[in-house]
Amino acid sequence: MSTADPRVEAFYARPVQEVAAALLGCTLAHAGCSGRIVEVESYHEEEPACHAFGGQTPRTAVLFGAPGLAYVYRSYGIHALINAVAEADGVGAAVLIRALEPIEGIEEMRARRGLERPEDLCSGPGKLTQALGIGLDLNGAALTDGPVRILPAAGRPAEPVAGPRIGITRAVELPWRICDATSRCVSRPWPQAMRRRRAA
DNA sequence: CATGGGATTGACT
DNA sequence: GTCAATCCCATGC
Repeated sequence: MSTADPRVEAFYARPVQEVAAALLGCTLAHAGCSGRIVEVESYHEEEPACHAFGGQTPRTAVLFGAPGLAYVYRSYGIHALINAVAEADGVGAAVLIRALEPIEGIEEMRARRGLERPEDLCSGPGKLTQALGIGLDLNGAALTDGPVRILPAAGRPAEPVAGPRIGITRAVELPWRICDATSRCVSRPWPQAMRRRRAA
């Protein structure tokens, strides 16, 4: 089934929230470093928190591009954040990758981050791009077949928990953040549903 | 051409 | 809890 495999474009060519849910548990890999995706957020051109809201600009062109592309942009002048472009070509929608559980290349991640604890290496959208060495040069690259790739879910199954998105000022009511309750590498604040639960 | 605003993080009170 | 760092780009004169 093609929609279960993030190595094909069809995986991304469906409603963005469906793509977001399917990405939990998948592996994000770049240059020998990789991690299990444990937190994501959906963004869509029809809601005002999305960069694509209000139309296409040079900055957001990739968001409107083919499904399966990487949309990488600079946040607060400091951090690079990576998204997986979703839905049909021409529709501005993407899934922000917010946290990973480190799998491969942990020593390299420690060196890039200047930290030791595995749960501190990729537990935030700006942290994981720094840990994996993902920069703005990867904006527009194909996640299906490029330097940054997303591989099928493996290992333990994810336990999805939804909540409001982080760090936005508009459309704050939409529960478009999804975390894997089985991971301790999720960024803060933890969703309500995770606080009473024991993360593995 | 000048200005303002972030899909964040880490340091500090 | 508060707050500054720092850069790309959208908007407006």
